[in-house]
Amino acid sequence: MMEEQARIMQALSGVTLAGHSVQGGMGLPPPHGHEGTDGDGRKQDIGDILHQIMTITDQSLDEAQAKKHGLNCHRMKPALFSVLCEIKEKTGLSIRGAQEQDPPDPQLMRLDNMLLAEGVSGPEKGGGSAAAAAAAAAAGGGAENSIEHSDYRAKLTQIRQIYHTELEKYEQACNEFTTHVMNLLREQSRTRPISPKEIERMVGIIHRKFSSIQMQLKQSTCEAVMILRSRFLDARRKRRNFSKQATEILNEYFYSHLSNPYPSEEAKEELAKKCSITVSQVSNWFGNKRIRYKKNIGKFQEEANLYAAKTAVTATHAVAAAIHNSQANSPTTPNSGFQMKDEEFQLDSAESKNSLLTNMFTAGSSASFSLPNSGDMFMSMQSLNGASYQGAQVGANVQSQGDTIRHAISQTVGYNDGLRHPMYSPHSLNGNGGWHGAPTPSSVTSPNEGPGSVHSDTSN
DNA sequence: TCTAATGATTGCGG
DNA sequence: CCGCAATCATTAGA
Repeated sequence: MMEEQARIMQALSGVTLAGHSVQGGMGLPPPHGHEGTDGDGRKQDIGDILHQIMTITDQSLDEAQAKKHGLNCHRMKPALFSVLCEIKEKTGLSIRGAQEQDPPDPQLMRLDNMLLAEGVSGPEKGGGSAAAAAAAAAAGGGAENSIEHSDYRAKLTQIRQIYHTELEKYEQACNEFTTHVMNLLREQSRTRPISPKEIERMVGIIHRKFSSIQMQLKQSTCEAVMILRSRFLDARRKRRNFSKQATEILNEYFYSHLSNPYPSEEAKEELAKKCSITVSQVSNWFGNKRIRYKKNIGKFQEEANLYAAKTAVTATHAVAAAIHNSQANSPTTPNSGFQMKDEEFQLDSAESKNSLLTNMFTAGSSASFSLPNSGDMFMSMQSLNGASYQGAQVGANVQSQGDTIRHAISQTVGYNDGLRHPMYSPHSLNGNGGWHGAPTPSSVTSPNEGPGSVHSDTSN
């Protein structure tokens, strides 16, 4: 911003010079005097006067005042004035009318629009939020107030302040200078003919000069904002892992909606709120999760078990009775997660349920649910099938049978066989490597969810 | 320091 | 605009 200052001074000094040294500059006709003057004495007189006029500003103020007064009272003054008028008449034609109303400069308009959009030149205080909102929108929207975000806002405010103070300075300088020049011209109009139109034109020139300076200011402000913006966007790339709690919540949702892990907009919002992340971060997370899960289901088995168990725990605690009812009430219920849970829990006696669950919860290394080799099994099956799971996919089924573990391996090709463990097997993945378009709403209120679901996405 | 995990971005297709 | 797939870039754990 110091450069601006320098630029201004430069420009100012240029104009100032022109203003002070009347000859030549500012589009005023140079007083090349001796035309139509015959008498030698007169010629001499006029020459003197001209000389005095031209050197008037070289002298001190008092002197100049005195001289001016002298000139004004000079006997030849009216004659000189008329001569000047005549000259002006002849040369003044070259002064085109000040019609050149500045046509809206597209460049300037662009800058203005940009500054307005960035909230720099908008309404004073509230303006910042416009840019903040824009930035937030770029970052995914929502009321996310990350550190970077507030930092961004602070910097933007700083830029805005500088911009406004500079702009104000320029305007003030412009006004001051305009009045100064106008006074000068008015003063001089006593000794030489100056039409109001000329003054107007003068003012126009000055204003144009200043507006070009302003444009430079706007340009550099825009640059600053752009740099800030890009830095801000870059900073977003510097990721930070989500909190453990957040990943937990997301995983819970994912595995309990494994049949259709596509949270609705509302669900995303809810999850975002719960995890204190943005909606687009939720979307990112689910995008990454889906693809990574699909790519290597085996790798996620443990996690799936864990979260399945978790969901089961909460569900069980909430509606222990309902579980039994559900089985009784719906004998035709197909391979729903809940039924599976029922089976699981029923296999274990009521009293051992708790210990089983806690074991599942803590490490998954309990005898009855450890699935010690399920992952491996899965892996090997996967490798048998090739790296890609496309086309044919393998689901590992591990079910308790009495107090032993029964391992059932099912190969699912685009459909469910009902034998897999519904909690964590990819029963909804189709042969194309995508989730079947399960009826979206049902997934939200899927049987997995259960009446006692931890997820409130159904309630909202 | 190497590697796996992971959040973010990009390019493409619908 | 959304999701997928590939990829980038950083983080965290060994």
